[in-house]
Amino acid sequence: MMQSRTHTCGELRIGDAGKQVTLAGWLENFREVSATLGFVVLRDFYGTTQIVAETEEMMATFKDITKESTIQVTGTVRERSSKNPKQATGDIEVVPTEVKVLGKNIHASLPFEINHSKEADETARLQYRYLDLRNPEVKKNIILRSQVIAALREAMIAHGFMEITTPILTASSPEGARDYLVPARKHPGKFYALPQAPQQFKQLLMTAGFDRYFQIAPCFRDEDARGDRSPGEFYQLDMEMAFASQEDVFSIMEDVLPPIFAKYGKYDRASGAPFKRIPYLEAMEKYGSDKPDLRIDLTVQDVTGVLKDTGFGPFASMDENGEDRKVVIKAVVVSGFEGSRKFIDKTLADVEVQAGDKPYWFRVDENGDIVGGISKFVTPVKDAVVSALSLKPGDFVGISAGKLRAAQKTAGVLVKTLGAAVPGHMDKEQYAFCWICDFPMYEIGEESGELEFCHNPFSMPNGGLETLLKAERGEIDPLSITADQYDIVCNGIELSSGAVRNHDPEIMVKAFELVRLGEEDVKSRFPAMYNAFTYGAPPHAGIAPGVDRMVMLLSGEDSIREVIPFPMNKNAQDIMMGAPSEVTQAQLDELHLKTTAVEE
RNA sequence: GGCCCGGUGGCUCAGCUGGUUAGAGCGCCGCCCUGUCACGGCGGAGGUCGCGGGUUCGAUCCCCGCCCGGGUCGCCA
Repeated sequence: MMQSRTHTCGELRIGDAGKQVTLAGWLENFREVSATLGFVVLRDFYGTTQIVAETEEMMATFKDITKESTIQVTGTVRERSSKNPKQATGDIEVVPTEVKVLGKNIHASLPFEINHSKEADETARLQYRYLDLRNPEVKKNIILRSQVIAALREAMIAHGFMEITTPILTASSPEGARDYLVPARKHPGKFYALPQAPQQFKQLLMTAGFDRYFQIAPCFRDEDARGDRSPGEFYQLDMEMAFASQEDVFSIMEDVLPPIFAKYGKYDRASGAPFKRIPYLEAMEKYGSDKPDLRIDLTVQDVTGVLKDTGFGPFASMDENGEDRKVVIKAVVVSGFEGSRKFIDKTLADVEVQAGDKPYWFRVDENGDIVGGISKFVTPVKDAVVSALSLKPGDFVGISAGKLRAAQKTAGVLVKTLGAAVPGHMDKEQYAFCWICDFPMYEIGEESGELEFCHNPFSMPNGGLETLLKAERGEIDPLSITADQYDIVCNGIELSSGAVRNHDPEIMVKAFELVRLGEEDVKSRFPAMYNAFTYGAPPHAGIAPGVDRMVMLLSGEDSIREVIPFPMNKNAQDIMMGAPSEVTQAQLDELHLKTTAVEE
């Protein structure tokens, strides 16, 4: 039997002219020019090749084949009389002697046109994902994903890390996101859970003496989707290292990520080591965000002192009852501003939608006068404002006011929105990384009004046991305790949190006691880890950057579904496979599950 | 769960202040075309305008409810 192909559709060149070849692929298009001349575009994974039909018989053969059927073509390579420089194989064509249909497309019209599938309705794309992925534009993101994952593996292994897989069926974790549960057939009434992250397993691997672990790890969380968050499942480059500090983790990531971003990304520039380190509180104060976009040169300044009580209602420091409103006022100065009034209104409306709070503004005109927006209230304190913000003619000032957190958030949205919209304030064509570090260990819960863990209880408090004891004795404010915890941020997108872990059971218990929990809570919530740490654990630290997010940044796509081979829709359904689906009564019985008809 | 936007031939979309027979491009079918490559030309088929109710002489259009999709907030240790 003849082999199915001698070459791919992407490789024949002028030097191959005269060769007998066999190609196989999808019939992408058939251009009929006359009764005895037509051109077939044959497409496979590697590219496209033109097949020319020059006889009535060959015309009839191709006319009978539905587009998108798979065919095998045997023939001779020939130099084209009119070449196509836009096509890699554009110098040649294949004159067929034999054409065979391998897999017939029986559908006269497709749900969408393959080469324009990105414009089609997303439900149709996901339902016919195997057709959507035939589009080279769609396929290229999945190829990129594969290459990036391969490069990450290679780099991690080169740095002495070992990939170890961890269980998919495990125990439900009491904290964090909603779990996906799997009924246990052999244990009526009990459930496995899919891991939200391999967090506890990787810490147990450290305790077991594996020095440097990593894994391209699937993670499962039953939370709602976003444009940049896939529902249900996603992948992390999960890593952990023993006898390691925060600096050790930083230097590995600073070594591994920039070359991969520069090589595979749409921009060829990426931050070099060391990345800028910004303490959490400084980030909130200076950028109004714990995920600043360092490609933007704008920053936030505090103007509470000069602008409060200027008569503008939202800036008032006291309410009508004389109570302190705890208002702070933040300013973002944009130099060289030439935008129109319409541009200002539209941009600030965007800010209001995103921040949920109204921003204010004024400008400094060419004479140095304060004009526009809230200028009426600012002009009386002009000298103080000009001096506080070093204002010059041509400056635009965006203002936010409110309680600290809200004012910072609005100012942060002003920075990102104005930075992107006003020319000259964003050096866009690069990957700008930074570390956000020194996160607070505790915060006052918005609902409870009491002290709670700020992020997660696994992080080592800065200063260890001694610091916690001081807080317990009331010598320091527990809110001032920071954790050895960090986020890695790229272009304003949080790729991951990480931390130096708390490997000391005594410190762990003390950390829990400060939030009115204790040893029993630690033991019941994290039994394996607590026990393991009582047998001698190494200090360890790690991080887990999201793979899907990284590929999204590299590809420049706005939707995470574009970088996932078979994504679910926003409602966590796989339309193509029909998941989730009903199951048989026999399956339910075997799992000891009662059906509960959902009453709508 | 809240808010915003959308749902019109297979696909993408237009459709005015509510008014005859709901249009265009792509795709599909037929005919023509000897070098196309987003081939071109001529002709044709194809629509419960998401579903239900209301207002009206008359609803794709206005109102109410619901369904579906996307975005966003909540949520995501």
